[in-house]
Amino acid sequence: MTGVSQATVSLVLNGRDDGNVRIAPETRERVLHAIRTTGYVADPVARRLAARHNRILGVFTYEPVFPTGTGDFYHPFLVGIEECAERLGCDLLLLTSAPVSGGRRRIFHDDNRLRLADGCVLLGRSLDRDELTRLVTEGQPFVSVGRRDDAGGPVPYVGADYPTATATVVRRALAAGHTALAYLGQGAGPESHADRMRGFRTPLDEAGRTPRHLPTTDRSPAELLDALLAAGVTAAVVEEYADGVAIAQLARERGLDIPADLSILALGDPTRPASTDIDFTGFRIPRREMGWQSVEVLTGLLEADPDTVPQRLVPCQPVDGATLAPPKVTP
Amino acid sequence: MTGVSQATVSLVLNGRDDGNVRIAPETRERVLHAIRTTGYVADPVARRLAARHNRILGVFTYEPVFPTGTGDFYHPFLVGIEECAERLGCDLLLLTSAPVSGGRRRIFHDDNRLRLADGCVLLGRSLDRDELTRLVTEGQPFVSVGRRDDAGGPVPYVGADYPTATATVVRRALAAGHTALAYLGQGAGPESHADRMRGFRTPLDEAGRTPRHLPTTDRSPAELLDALLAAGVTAAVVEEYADGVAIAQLARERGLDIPADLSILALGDPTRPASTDIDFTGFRIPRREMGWQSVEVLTGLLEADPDTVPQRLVPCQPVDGATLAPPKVTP
DNA sequence: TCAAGGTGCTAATACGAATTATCGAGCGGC
DNA sequence: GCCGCTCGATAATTCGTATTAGCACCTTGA
Repeated sequence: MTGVSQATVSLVLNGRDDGNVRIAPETRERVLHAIRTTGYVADPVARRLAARHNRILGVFTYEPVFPTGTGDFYHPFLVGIEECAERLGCDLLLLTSAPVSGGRRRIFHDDNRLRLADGCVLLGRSLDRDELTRLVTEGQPFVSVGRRDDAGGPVPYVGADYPTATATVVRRALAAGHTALAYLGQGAGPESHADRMRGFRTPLDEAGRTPRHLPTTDRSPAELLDALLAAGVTAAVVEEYADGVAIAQLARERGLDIPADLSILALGDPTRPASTDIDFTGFRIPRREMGWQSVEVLTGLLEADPDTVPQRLVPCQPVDGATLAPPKVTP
Repeated sequence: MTGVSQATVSLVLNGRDDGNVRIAPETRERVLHAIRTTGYVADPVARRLAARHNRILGVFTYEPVFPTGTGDFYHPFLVGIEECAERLGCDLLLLTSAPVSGGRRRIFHDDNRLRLADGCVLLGRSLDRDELTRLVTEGQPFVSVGRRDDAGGPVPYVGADYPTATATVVRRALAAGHTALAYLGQGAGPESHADRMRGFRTPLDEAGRTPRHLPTTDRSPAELLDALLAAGVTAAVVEEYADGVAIAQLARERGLDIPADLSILALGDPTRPASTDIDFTGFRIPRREMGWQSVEVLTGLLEADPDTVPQRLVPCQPVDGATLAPPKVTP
């Protein structure tokens, strides 16, 4: 079209104009004009093959990116990711093609598309440990949203500071006079659960109180509530928002008053849809902020920016709520 | 390692063993063994470069893809798009970098990344006519979610069958005894509005009733309600769900009964957030299904599949609701 | 013994852009 | 007229894989 070589087009496209390469302004204009009228775009694949980057960030989730459930837990992360990517002029590639095998999506498979993008943001409650290890050892640029334990090396992540947030909530309960607190949930398994449990234990140990633990797996809300009352617990610290909702509703049906008879502290936002009008005391997970920062960290890694801290904990936002009250004085 | 050529490795890797290509079983085994021990994986980037397509589908929206507003209108489309893409093994590229100019996002601009994908799904109430024309004439593979008039040629689309759905609702009203029906809304402009208006007119014309039209632009709910009552309208057919909500609430505040005093029929789901406990009679837009089918059509076009119908109308799902009742007999 | 036909593999090339060494033109200065 | 220099643009190569024509070797049959 312009009677100019492919090399020149490439140079113009990339705005190269340093010491070694010079393009006459007139030629540059001609090429740019042709590009504008034809809508030509450099093939990202070829670009990546030749230059090793294409300004595309992959997003891998272990669940659908656009989930059906209302009030979806992952949505705010994606909002943050999109915002930051847009600001940085990066496009997002949703790695939706990852097939499900063994009950969950897998990153590595026959036709792994991960490397089509410059780097990748990983999203999910718990990431597969083997896959994580492989990513780390292969030196793939990626960031996990949510803290992860080392996996053959330190894992870059942007996580929520659950230990601090949980400890703060528990201290509030202690300050209100509670002495019998119980943790309702797994308290182990995914890092996010273990972190909450640690945050639960610390202030209790400091105060010389016994940390009780009520595992929720395979137990109905009724069983849990019974166990709580039987143990004389006055403040329940629930890992899963939805569990808190179930127990609170049940307690009310039984004529108990929340929080007068039982305080309930929720450790984060609902991960399962749970509708309630109860304003739980606890904290919010800075999801949008985490999404945003994960993209920041990823691009920092890609540019080998020495100032980038590859492991970040973002503080959670405390929620006063209405489910914490001093315990009833039981003689 | 195996003293075998790169071509042979490629052949083994892809399990090619058809008429033209043969690999000795012994050689194949040797290569496979080497692959296993080294953990070699073909570079997906180079693979795509050679294959000349990338199994990436672009998604262009005129609004943010991950919107902050709750109950977002576009979300279900994206759910369907993702589901279908996943099934087909395609990745999605969110074209988030489209800048806003002239008050809206534009597809074509200096740094147009549209062609970066194999094809593209277009989402938005109304697409720019000039841009659409350009897409058609340039022969870009794309599909519009929502019916579009010809733009320099037929536009591939997957739309909702508004004419039929609207006509069905209106016929229900006629069957219930209504004779004075009015269409509240634009009734023109975007194809989706014009289609509704057509569906509104047809059954009224057949029944020999006068189709009335109340444009909503720049008129408050109060003005609209006054106009309705003044004209003796007994059934209002509202284009915009949110308008229906506003009018219904106002009517109730004035002591009117919905639907006894005024029936209200909603032509689709809310495009603006509108909270209400009213169960409107009308229909639902098969958004997820439309998203799904749009990806089907797009891949059909890409594969030049002759069986693919590039223009589809998906039926809407009727909603019985509680805002339609026989009109009061006014002597 | 030689053509015909089959078998197993490789050399060469394409894919589309990025990069680099190099080439040619124009211009002063001597 | 020649050297040296700058400016502009290009030919050639690279990235890693897929594809295809074709080569060398072997077997078979007459």
